[in-house]
Amino acid sequence: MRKKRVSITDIAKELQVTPSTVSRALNGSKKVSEKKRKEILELAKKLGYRPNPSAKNLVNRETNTIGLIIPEFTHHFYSRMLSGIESITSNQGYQLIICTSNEKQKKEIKACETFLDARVDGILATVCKKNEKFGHLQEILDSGTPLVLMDRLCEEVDASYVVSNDFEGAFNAVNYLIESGCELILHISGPKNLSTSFNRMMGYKEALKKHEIEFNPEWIIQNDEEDMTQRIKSCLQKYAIQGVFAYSDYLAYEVYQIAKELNLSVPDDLSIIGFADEPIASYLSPQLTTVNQQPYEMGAAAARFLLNQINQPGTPLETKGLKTKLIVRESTKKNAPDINPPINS
Amino acid sequence: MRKKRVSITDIAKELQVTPSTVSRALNGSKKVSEKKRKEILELAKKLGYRPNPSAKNLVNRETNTIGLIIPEFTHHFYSRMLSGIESITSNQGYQLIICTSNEKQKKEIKACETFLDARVDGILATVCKKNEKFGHLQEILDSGTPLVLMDRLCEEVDASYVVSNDFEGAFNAVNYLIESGCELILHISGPKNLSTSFNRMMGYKEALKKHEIEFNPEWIIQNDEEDMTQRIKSCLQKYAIQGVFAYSDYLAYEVYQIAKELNLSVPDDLSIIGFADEPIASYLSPQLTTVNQQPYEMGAAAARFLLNQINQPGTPLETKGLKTKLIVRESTKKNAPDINPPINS
DNA sequence: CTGTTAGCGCATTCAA
DNA sequence: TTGAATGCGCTAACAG
Repeated sequence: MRKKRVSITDIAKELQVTPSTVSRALNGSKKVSEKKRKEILELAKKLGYRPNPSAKNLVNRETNTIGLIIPEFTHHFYSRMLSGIESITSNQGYQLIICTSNEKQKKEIKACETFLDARVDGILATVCKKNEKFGHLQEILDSGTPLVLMDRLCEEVDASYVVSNDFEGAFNAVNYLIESGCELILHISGPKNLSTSFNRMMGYKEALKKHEIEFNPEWIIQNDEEDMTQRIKSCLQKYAIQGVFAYSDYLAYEVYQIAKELNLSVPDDLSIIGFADEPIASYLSPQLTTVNQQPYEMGAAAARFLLNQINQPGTPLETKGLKTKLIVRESTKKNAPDINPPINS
Repeated sequence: MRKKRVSITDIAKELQVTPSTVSRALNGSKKVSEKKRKEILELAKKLGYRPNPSAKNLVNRETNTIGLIIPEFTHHFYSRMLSGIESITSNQGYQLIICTSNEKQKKEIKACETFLDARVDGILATVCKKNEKFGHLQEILDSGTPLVLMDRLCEEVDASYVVSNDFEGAFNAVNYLIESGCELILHISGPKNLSTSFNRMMGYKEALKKHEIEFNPEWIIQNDEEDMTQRIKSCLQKYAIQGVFAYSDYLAYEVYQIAKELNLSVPDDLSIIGFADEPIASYLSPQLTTVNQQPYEMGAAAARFLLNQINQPGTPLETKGLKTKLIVRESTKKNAPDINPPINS
């Protein structure tokens, strides 16, 4: 029982003019007499006329919609990214269609198809962890649909990118640990094959290098190894580890628990730094020192990139690395002077 | 430079038939010879034919899209709700268009207009805190667009609802406090005019009543009063408050901090219960006892209601109250026997 | 300035 | 079973 909406022809009939004239008046074309324009606009308003986007899309070949793929909603990081995106797109009159991949490539591929079928004007995505094939992303590119990827790099795909400067963030974090007196530092690294994992690990290594601390492969424990917890425990006991730099705040929390078990006090016996500055970081006891990534800005910047590409076809691809910021709280000892030094490279 | 997509006529030409036939074949109509159907389907696949939704919408008057309005992305509660919604809608081939209100009625109104303009097939919404006018929601109803509201009730709007059983949740929480030995219990209540605030407060009162504890108006402090923190402090000091039931986990955390300041140990000196079971609840020290609301199920149920209304116009409105569950953690003393008793009414 | 004509891609009615 | 014709609501090219 949907109510019939008034169309351009309805108002044309009532005013004894042609639909064309009405269309022109409504679209602000100059080629309409002031008098008629006024009449038309008034009647349109009175009748509650609203253009039918499907009809428009059909002739204009644009849908004013943007497709967004994210791994999941429930990480605060993605929520903030989403907010950033929405703040830009809603402002520009674009609809946001959202699909989640749940880190499953199958769902990601399906989402891409859905978006292509829907003729979205552009696509924003954070690819999922286990991406081994990139045909679906290549298809987007081939179709001529603008694509901007966020957070995770993807060498194989020639798109625009907005990511965090993971290397810098990790470097500064580990550097801070060292300068505050830690020497032996454990790194809990992230999922394999993820650019973010790789770059944060590299930042860790580079910081060690800067301070001429010999790197020991045993000090890196992967989060997706089965017995991660056990390995961390062993490592903490075997070496006199003084600091831990974790890939995420959640992993940092695991270290909190291990420390508790081992009767290590944080930060006196063990300094811990996380990554992402999720809300939990400031609710933990002691509050977690972590690396802020500006997810809101990430989303906003990506949306801007995308809208540029949509509105000005041919705009060259862009890549943006967002600055990170070390947020010093209570899980680290406090004797480092400068917390966000530039990387000397 | 968008690549042209193949249309129904493209494949008609190539096969020397009319678009009608192709349309029929593609839509599984019986009135096509098996041979032609096979030919058509094969060529369609080969050419990568994908129907144009705008064209379909134009003739069918449905868009296969659902509009969703939520206050914000960044509360875990809404993220989970979103996941629940998405799990249902994506399964049924519906697109989800999302707008956030940021708790501003102005944005909510705009979102409704946007959705109506977009001819969405249905709308899901959690209304914002300060809703004084309901014309925009009434307009949705008047247009014949199915509407399901979530989490917050809205007497003025005659739609379907899926909400938590806030009363029951609050009642059980406070009842638990009492049965574990607390007698003087403070309630930090939520934003004015919100059904959830009202019902949780009523649950609080009812539990006191059940145990014949005299109710003192000073024991209810509103979260949107300016000097909330100060008032809580005064109250804790003036009376020998033994338990606090807070409208949300975040408010409960504020009480943690106040308790710390006042040198009150949780739960020995003061038991605290929150509401919502946000992730922070389990990361706090001590871990927070709280009321779980099943936001995922809330979203899923609302989506199901909506799809029912869309697919079977005339379906009567439904209202569902989701069970809550008291999650006992470390912020409450442990001597209550039955944590989720039925309300005796 | 305004009307006429045509077409976007598809589904559907009516004939054949 | 298939084709021809029509229209969904709108824009745009072309005449006048």
